[in-house]
Amino acid sequence: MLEQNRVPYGVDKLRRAGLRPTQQRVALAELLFADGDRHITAESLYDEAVAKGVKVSLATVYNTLNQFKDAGLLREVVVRAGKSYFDTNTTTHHHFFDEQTGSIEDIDLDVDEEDLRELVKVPNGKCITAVDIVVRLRDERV
Amino acid sequence: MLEQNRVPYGVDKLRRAGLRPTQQRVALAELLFADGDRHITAESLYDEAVAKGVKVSLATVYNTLNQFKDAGLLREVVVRAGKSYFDTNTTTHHHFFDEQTGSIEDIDLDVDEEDLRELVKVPNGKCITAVDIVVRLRDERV
DNA sequence: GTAACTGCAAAACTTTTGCAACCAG
DNA sequence: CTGGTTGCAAAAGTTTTGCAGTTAC
Repeated sequence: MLEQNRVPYGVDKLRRAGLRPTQQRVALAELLFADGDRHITAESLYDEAVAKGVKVSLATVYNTLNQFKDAGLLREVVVRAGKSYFDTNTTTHHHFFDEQTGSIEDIDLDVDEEDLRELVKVPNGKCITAVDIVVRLRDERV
Repeated sequence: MLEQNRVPYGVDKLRRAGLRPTQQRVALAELLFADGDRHITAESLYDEAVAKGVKVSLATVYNTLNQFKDAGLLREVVVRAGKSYFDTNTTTHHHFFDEQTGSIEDIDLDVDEEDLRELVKVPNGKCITAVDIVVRLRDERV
């Protein structure tokens, strides 16, 4: 009975996504999805995993993040050339990006996605996969 | 008289931007600004320069693009992790990004920038440097 | 048992940097 | 001349890949 409570929360989530719940994937899923929305990079998640004693390699973190993204568990946020960010919130929303600290925050923005899509004249034969809004920030000069 | 017409268009532009009009900068400026708005990467501009017989190294193309950006002659467009795009149109506007071909197009989008800025609750002590909208495209499935 | 997955190291790619040679003013 | 600029190669940073060994089922 006690043992059952040890089954990590992430296992079901992985199975549902069609991913075999291996040690590394379960551990990373726990880190990612345990509490609320998170914005991470491969490097930051790897550091976190190592700090918590999870045995995983950086290459596996990269691979796992891409697998999670392909499975729809994560969303990639493109805010900076040369670095990949991932967001555990896969619903439609937008981001602040602090250019000085490199940190990402969700925007509490009430833009009607449908309105925006209708304003745009999509090229023939193409369809929209996503509309991303990034509001770039820096310190207010005093 | 005839000789005067040979002075490349880019020289003045560079001087005004505080950049010494060297051979490579002038040649790259000609490629970039000669005809209308362009979206390029370091690699694509380097290939183009080499194809036209311009003597320049890839490192110099990278350095030059960053100098032009810092001088306000170019704007960086972040649409894909791991690759830097630049836009010769430095006015406020937004972009289509074709995820399959990697090509960028300007959007004919009539979003009131001020409206958007007012909708967003900017964190304390921060100010907005830019609002970027990227509409991601792929082929319509038939 | 076996196919899927991981770890490691190496490779691939993009971008930056150090420094001797070069060139614009 | 002289300092800013360039070219080259090397380094740095991020991400992917190949393959032998391991693991989930």
